[in-house]
Amino acid sequence: MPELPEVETIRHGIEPHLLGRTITDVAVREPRLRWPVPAGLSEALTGQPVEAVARRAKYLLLITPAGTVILHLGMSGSLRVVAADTPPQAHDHVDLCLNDGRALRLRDPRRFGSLHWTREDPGQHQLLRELGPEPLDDALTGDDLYRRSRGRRASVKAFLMDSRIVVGIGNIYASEALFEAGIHPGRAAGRIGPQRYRRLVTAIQTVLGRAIEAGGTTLRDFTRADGRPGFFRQALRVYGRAGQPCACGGAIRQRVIAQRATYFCPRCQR
DNA sequence: AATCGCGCCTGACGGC
DNA sequence: TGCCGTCAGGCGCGAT
Repeated sequence: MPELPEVETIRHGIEPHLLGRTITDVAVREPRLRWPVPAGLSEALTGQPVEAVARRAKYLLLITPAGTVILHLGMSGSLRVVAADTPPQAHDHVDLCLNDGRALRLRDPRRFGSLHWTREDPGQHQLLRELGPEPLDDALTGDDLYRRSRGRRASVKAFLMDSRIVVGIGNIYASEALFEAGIHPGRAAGRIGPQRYRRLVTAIQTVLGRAIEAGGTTLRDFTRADGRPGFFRQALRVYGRAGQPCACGGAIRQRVIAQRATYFCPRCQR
C-alpha cells in the first residue's frame, strides 16, 4: 500500500519518462475508481506537455499548462511506463499516452485510488486544501505536534495518521516511527511531552528518509514504475513482526490500535 | 471540535 | 480440490 515513501519512489521513477513529453491521448477503460474519472480528459489533456511531476502527501501531481492531474493510488494502485501498444491487463484502468510511443498506465485492482483533473491551483483543490505539513519539510516541528495534540485523548498513532496533522504516514510507517521514537502507539496523543514529540519528528524523518532510499516497502503488490519491488521491508523493525524478538530481547506484539493492526515492543515503547 | 464507524473493492488465505 | 467467509487497508464522510 503506497504511503509517502512509495509514492515518492513512484514519482521519482516516472518523472524522467514524463518531463517534457506531450500527452497525445487519454484512454479510460474503467472510470469507476473511488470517484468517477472525469469525462473529457482526453480533450483537456491532448497536446499538453508535462511540465512537472510533483507530490503532495500521497497524491501525485502531473502538471501541465492547462491544468493538473491529481492521482491517488489508494491501496493497490500502481503506475507503469509501457509501450502504448502493450495490451492492457485486468485492472489497467487508465492510459496517458505520450508522444514517444509510450504510455503511463494506471492499474488499481481494488479501485480505492482516484484521478482528478483541475485547471486551478491544485493546492486549492478540495482534497489538498486541508492537508497538514509534509513530514520531510522543516515545516513540521515537534513543538507543532505538541501544541496540536493538547487535549487529544485518541492514540498518538491515530494522531500521526490524521492527514490534517501531518501527511503521508500510513499504517506501516506509523508503527515504525513510534518504535524508533520509543513511544507506545496506544498512548493518548495529549499525554506526550514536547521533548518526546521532537524525538518523534526526528524518528519520522529518519524512517521515511531511509524508506525512500530503499525504494519503499513491498509487502505484496507495490512495485516501482519499472516493475522492481522496494527493499525497505527487510529494514522494518516491528511492522509484520508479531512474536519475533525485538533488539532488546523482548517480543514484538500486535494489537489493533486506531482500527488497524499495530506493531510495537512493549519494553522499548512507553 | 474530536472521534468513531462505515463503505468502497479485490485478492489472499484459512477452514471445512 | 474447491467453495466460501473473512480480512486487509486509505481515507472521506456522516453520525455522535
